[in-house]
Amino acid sequence: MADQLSRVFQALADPTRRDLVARLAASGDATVGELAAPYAVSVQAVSKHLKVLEEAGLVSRSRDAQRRPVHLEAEVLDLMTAWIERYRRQAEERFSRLDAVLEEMAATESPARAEGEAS
Amino acid sequence: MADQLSRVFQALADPTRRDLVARLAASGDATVGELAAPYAVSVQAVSKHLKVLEEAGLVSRSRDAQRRPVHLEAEVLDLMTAWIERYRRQAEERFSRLDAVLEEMAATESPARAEGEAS
DNA sequence: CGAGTTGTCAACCATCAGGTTGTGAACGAT
DNA sequence: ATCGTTCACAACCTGATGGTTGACAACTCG
Repeated sequence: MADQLSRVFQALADPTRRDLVARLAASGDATVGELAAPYAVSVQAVSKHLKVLEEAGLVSRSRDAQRRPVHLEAEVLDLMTAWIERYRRQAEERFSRLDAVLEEMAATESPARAEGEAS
Repeated sequence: MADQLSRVFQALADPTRRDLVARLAASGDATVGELAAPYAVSVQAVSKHLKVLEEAGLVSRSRDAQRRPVHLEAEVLDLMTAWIERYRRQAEERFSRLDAVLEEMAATESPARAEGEAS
């Protein structure tokens, strides 16, 4: 799981981490303690989750005395959107090309056999 | 990892699986053997990957004699896009609200202390 | 029927992920 | 200087993941 894209997808595959992102998006920066409060797990577990998000580039942590305010880096989300949209669009295009082919086949009088089509 | 969204993110966290999706988007339906050919792993491993994609709803498999053609279900990608865009937008909005607050603060003559701001 | 093709299932192994507890570092407050 | 708070790191456990090999199911073709 070396590449950035894999890390981002992996990071968001966990409901707790998605919720962390959601709350940071809604309410802005927060400390680890604040973020951990609503969950039934230890602060350490949340700290681990934040580390995963940080390594994915989704979050950054600065230092303010003994606090470690967590900040959402929303731009990374664009990376995923770009990937997803690219292939969704490609699949769509291929689909409409297929439609065109089918129409063309229907329009042809003699039953033309398409490449690799079952008899 | 019960919910659909988690399964979809999880499924796409693997480069091989992303590549499978990419190839299905580009070239349309394919058999397991065709899909497995380019990779240095066994057919069984690819079959497992396809199962993960299938359980995430990203792919469906029908039956044609001993072939099991694999088909990309691109609509599920919208689920992710919706999630991502929602929070990206939320973060953006919060950011512009913050800008507004900062401007207002700058406009105020007496140095108003914002909630929780360092002295 | 018997042989070949395509793909899945099952068992196994190594590694990773998410959780715990314990310890201690960094810092503000007294 | 000491105490309390906030947090990260290390060690450990358990279950999931990604890979392997071996067997076999489903089907086609001779």
